[in-house]
Amino acid sequence: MNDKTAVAPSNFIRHIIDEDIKNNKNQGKVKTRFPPEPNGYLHIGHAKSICLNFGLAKDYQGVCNLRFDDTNPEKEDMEYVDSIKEDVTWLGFKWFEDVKYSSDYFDKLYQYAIDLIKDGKAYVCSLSPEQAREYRGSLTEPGKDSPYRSRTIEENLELFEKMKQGKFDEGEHVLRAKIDMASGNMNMRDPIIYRIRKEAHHQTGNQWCIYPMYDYTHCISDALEGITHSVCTLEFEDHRPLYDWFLDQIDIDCHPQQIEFARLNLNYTVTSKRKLKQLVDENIVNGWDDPRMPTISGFRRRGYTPASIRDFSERTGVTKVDGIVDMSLLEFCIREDLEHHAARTMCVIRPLKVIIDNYEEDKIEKLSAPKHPKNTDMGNRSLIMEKEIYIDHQDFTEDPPPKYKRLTTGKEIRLRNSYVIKCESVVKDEQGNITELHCSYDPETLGKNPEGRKVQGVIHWVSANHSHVAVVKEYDRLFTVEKPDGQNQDFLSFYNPNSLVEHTSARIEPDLIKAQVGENFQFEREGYFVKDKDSSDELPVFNRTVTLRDNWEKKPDNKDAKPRRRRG
RNA sequence: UGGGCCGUCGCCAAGCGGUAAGGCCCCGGGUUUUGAUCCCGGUAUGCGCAGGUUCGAAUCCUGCCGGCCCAGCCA
Repeated sequence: MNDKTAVAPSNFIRHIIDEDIKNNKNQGKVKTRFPPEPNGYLHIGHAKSICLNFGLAKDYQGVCNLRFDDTNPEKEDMEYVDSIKEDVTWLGFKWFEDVKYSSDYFDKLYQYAIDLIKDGKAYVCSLSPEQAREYRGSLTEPGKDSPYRSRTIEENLELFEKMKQGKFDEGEHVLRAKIDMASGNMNMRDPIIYRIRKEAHHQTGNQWCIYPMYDYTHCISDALEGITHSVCTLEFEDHRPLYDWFLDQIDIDCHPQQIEFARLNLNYTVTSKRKLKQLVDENIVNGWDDPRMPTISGFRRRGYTPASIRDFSERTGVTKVDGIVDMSLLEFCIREDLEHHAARTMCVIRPLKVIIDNYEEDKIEKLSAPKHPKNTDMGNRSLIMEKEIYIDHQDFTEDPPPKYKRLTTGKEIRLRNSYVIKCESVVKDEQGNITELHCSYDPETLGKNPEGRKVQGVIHWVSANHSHVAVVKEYDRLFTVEKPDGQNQDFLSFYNPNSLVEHTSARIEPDLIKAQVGENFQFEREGYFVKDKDSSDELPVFNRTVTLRDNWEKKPDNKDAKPRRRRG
C-alpha cells in the first residue's frame, strides 16, 4: 500500500496488543472497528483514526469493521454515510464483511435493556430534562437519587414497553441505569440508556421511537462484533468505567478493551464537525469538499493523495498527549509523494508577453522535455517554441534585488527546456505598467550552456499561440492564526480572506489540455497542482495543492518576496 | 482531597534504572536548465519544578506547578 518499507511504528497501543498476544488474550486475534456517526463529513482527524484502526488490523493479521454509530436519527443522514464509505475506500482501506450499523443491533439492545430491568439494574425515570439536570448534581457535588429509582421491576417493564409502543411523548420518560448518583464520574450517575425520539431513522425508518444512547450502544455493539481493541479518543476516557459496567452486567461472552488516544489537531485550521458544518452552512467555503477544508474530501480535491495522508497519520504518532501538529508536516508528506509521482509541466500563472526579436517570424520549433527530471520512465512531453511567448510577471523586474535569478533588463536568462534569452527593452502603458518585453535569443543555447558566460537563472514559459488558457486557484491556510478555536474570540473572525486567490488567464502547455480530473502535476517552479472537477473541455481549472519549498522567499532581506505566493 | 488524563528541542515523538533515537521546521555548505529535488553538516549537559531513593534517575518515590476532558434525553 505504501511504497516505503514500513518501519513498524512503536506506540502504546501496539505495546498493549503485543502484550495481549503474548498472553494469548482473545486467542491472539486482533479485531478493530472504525465507528463514525454519519452526521457530517470526515476530516483529517478521522483519517488518522481510520489509518490507526485499519492499520492495526492489517499489521496484526486481523480485520477492521466499518460501523456507523447511528443512534441519533435527528442529526444523521444517508448523504453522510455515503461520503464516509467513499472516504474510507479512497484512503485505501477495506472493511471486513458488509458495512455495519449500530442500528443493526436495536433488537438485541432492546432485549439486553429488558434484562437489565429484570435484574434491577435499570429503571424508567420520569424526571423532566430540567429536573434530571438538578438531580445530577455538579462536578463538585454529588447528585440525588431520582424519586423513580425505586419503581418495581414490573412497573419498569410495563413503562418501558409502552415507551417502545409510542404511548408517550418525547421527554416524558427515559430508561436509566441504576449505578451511583454520588459517583465522582458524572457518567456513572445513573446514565440514560434509552430516550424517546419520534423521528424517522435512515436505516430503520419508523420502526423505533426509542433510541439507545451512545454509552450503552457502543460497548455492546463492539462486543457483538467480537472487537478485541476498541480504540477511541481521549474524551471517552471517563466513559470507560461505564463501557465496562454495561458489559459486566449483561449476559455476553465478549468484553473488548477500550483504549483512548489523543485526537489529531492541526494548526491554522479547525477539526470539529460543528465548526466545519458552520463554514459550509454560512457559505464561507464552497461546500464540504472545498479545497481549503481539512475534510478528507477537501484534501482529495486539493490534490492530496491517499498515500500522503497515510504517511502523515503514521508520522504524527499515537499517544495520549493532547497536542497540535504543524501543517508543515502535512505539506512535507504531500510534497514528498508528488515529487516522485507528479509529471512536470509549465504553467504561466500571470502572463507577460515576450517578443523575441531575432526569432524568425512564423517559425515553430517542436521541443521535447522530460515529464520528470529523474524518472525517465515517465517519458517526455512536447513544447512549442516560437517568436512570441509568455513568462510570469513575477519573473521580471527592472529593479532586481541582490542575487536575483530571474529576468531583468540587459541580462540573460534560461528559458526552461529552451533557449537563453536576453531582455533588450521594456514596453509600458500610460500608467507605467509593464505590458511587453522585447528579447533576443541565442540559437546556440538549446540543450547546452553558452560559452564564456554564466546564465544566472531559469524561468518557465509557454508559447503565446500554442498554449491554452486555464484557471488556476491558489489556496492558503483557512485561518490567520495557529489556533482559531482558541479562547474568547469567534473562530470565524480569524478567517483568512486570502485563502483563495483565483487566476483566470493562466496559460498552460499544449499537452496539459488532455489532463484528467484528479491528475496531479508539478507546475515547475510554482508548486503541485491538480485538475479540478469544475473544469470544462475548453477551460481547465487547476487547484494548487501546495507550493514548492522555497528558501528564497523566506530570506528576510528579499524585498521581492512579499508580493509573491505564500505558503500553502 | 469531585472524577479522569497529560507534561522529553519551535512542532510531533522514541525512551520502560545504565548515562537523551528519529521526523518536521530552521540554519550552514555541495550538486543542479525547477531559488525544487538530491547530498553533506549543525541545532536539548538536559527530559514541567523541587526534594528523595540509588554507584547511577527522563525512567522509581513524595510534594508542588501547568494544561486538557466531564454536569446533552449528542457521539
